[in-house]
Amino acid sequence: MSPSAGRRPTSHDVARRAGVSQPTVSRALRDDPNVSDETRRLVREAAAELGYILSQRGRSLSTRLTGQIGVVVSDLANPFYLEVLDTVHDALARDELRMLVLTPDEDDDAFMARLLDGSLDGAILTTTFLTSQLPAELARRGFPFVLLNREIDELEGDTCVVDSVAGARLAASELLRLGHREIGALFGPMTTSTGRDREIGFRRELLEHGITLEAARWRRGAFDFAYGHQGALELLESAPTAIFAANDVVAIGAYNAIRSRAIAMPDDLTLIGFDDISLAAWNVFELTTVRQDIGAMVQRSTKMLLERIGRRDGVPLPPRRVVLDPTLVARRTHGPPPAG
Amino acid sequence: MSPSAGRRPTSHDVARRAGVSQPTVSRALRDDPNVSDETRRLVREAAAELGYILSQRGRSLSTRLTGQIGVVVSDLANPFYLEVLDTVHDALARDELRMLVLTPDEDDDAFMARLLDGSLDGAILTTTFLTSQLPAELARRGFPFVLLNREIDELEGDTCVVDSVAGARLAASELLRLGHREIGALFGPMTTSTGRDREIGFRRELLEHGITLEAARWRRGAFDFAYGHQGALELLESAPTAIFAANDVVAIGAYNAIRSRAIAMPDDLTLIGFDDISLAAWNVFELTTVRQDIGAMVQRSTKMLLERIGRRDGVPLPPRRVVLDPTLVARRTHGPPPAG
DNA sequence: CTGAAAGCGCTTACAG
DNA sequence: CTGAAAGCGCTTACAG
Repeated sequence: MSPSAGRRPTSHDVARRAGVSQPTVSRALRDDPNVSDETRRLVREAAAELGYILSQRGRSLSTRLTGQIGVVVSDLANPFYLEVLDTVHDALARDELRMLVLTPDEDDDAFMARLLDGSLDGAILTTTFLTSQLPAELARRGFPFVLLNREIDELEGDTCVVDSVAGARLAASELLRLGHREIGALFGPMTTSTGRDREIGFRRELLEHGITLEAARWRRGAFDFAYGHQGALELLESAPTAIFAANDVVAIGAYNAIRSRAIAMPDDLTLIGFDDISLAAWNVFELTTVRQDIGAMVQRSTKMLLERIGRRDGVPLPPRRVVLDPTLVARRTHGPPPAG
Repeated sequence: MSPSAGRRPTSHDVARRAGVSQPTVSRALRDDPNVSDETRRLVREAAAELGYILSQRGRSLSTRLTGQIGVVVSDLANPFYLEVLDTVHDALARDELRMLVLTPDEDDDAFMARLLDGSLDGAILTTTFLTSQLPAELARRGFPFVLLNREIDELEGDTCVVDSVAGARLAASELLRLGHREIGALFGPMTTSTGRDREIGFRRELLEHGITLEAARWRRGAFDFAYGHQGALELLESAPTAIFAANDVVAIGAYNAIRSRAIAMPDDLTLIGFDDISLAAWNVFELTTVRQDIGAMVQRSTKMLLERIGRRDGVPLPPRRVVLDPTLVARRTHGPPPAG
């Protein structure tokens, strides 16, 4: 009567022990209202005695749902994505969903297969390139997903971003207000919406005040520490009075380079980043930056995703685009340009 | 003949299209040698035409394997674990395994159920407490797991750690060599093997040279930035000439506090951390620290785990314990005590 | 080399 | 309220 040693008990074992049928066990443990209190009690008791744990493998084959959400991140060494993962994990856990972390394959088709192999109910895409065909293909196949912090033009899918153009304008207008005219910029990759839009916003705000960036005073590069470090060293050659970095990781790379040259911030040089990752607030940095509310972005994104998963067999929801407002966080790396 | 619109094709659809049986499709796509080249070609063709993707849900119910490994981390905001996750992810990806990130529940039984519900082939436990009953219980149930960077006394399971006692002695002996006698320490939690063993090693090395820590000069606390910051401020009251921090996150918290007091490192104060996370090497810090080779730890851990998973239905492997050697990374926060 | 049958462990109509 | 039957989509002996 008891399950053979070494084998995990199944609902059949519980059924036998409780003297009911296997489907009744399934119903009782899911608190199906169509089960008498007495039966429910009996089943729960038997399950507890056997140490029964419901098999997600069996369940998911039947329900076509795994309770697993993929989070696609290409840059796992980036502290920004650590904060994203941390926040996403907690948001999913609240709905008893589990987080699977995926890195894109070199081969788009292989990666697509990993997303569509039935182990995921949906996915959160965080590092998508503007030219990626993947989201459109996922949408075509009806796979639930949401783009977080990145967008793709004319995509038929859900997106949640902070307004990068507006955020970069905020930074530029602060520099102008302080009186900076010799301005430098470390822009991000044009292959990403964040890189592109922050550059667009920054340049536009300057242009509306009659300022264009000198060639020696701007660069484009990856969203990483090394680019910020190297880029800043290059920009310093042309002695700008302020530098805007496309994100905080780049800004902190720049910060390190600037410090290594014994240049004082903000007295000799102003530095403004973007994101407001937790490092930015540390006293060694006290980085002035444009804040993206990661918590809000994650909440809105997961909400949209879960709604879409809920409708997956019904009438599909229209694509939605949520745009959140950035704010300027004034810390201690910005100030007026040095006199003279 | 073609699958109805909106439904994903299954191996049955492929079989019908290729004119073979469903099991033959299964064999052909798995490159079973018992399939003729012609049949294999036919099946592959049909699969490609239909855009067939093998369902992991069906597969895993049958094979009792999901290809998913759980990584248990309680402190997802900690940069050390970002590096662990990044490294684990890549190590698993090499074996086509996927990484599920889990945070322990408040309730041990509930968490156990999440590990044992059949969605994982095994787990890597990274933040286990010394008193946790979980690993012993997992071992008892034959669930494959490995402890990474933490140990539990007399555990019947696999473990991979860096020798914390030896590492802390390395730090202490460097301080002594430099001539420090007024020594402070920010130890980690006694509830963890890393916290406990680094404290043991550090104290032991000092003791063997006739030095004990004054009560005002040491603290115990969590492995986080805030403790490092606050703890350092407290230690500074008693003017030590050197501070050892139980890990780099604590050390960097301390660094920030020390800098906020305008105390120069290493001229006025020496600071040594533990771990060698990537932040430690940044020029703003240049933190001298005891290096743990995360890459090696992850390689050895995953190797042991995969071997154990491979044996899961056969003769179980004996528990193994791999201990790696720490090394001192000399950067720019250590030096002799200030004269006078 | 290939197919028919059984089974992995659940859930979900369908009867009663 | 409960059970018998079918099915989710694979893999794996077992025949032939």
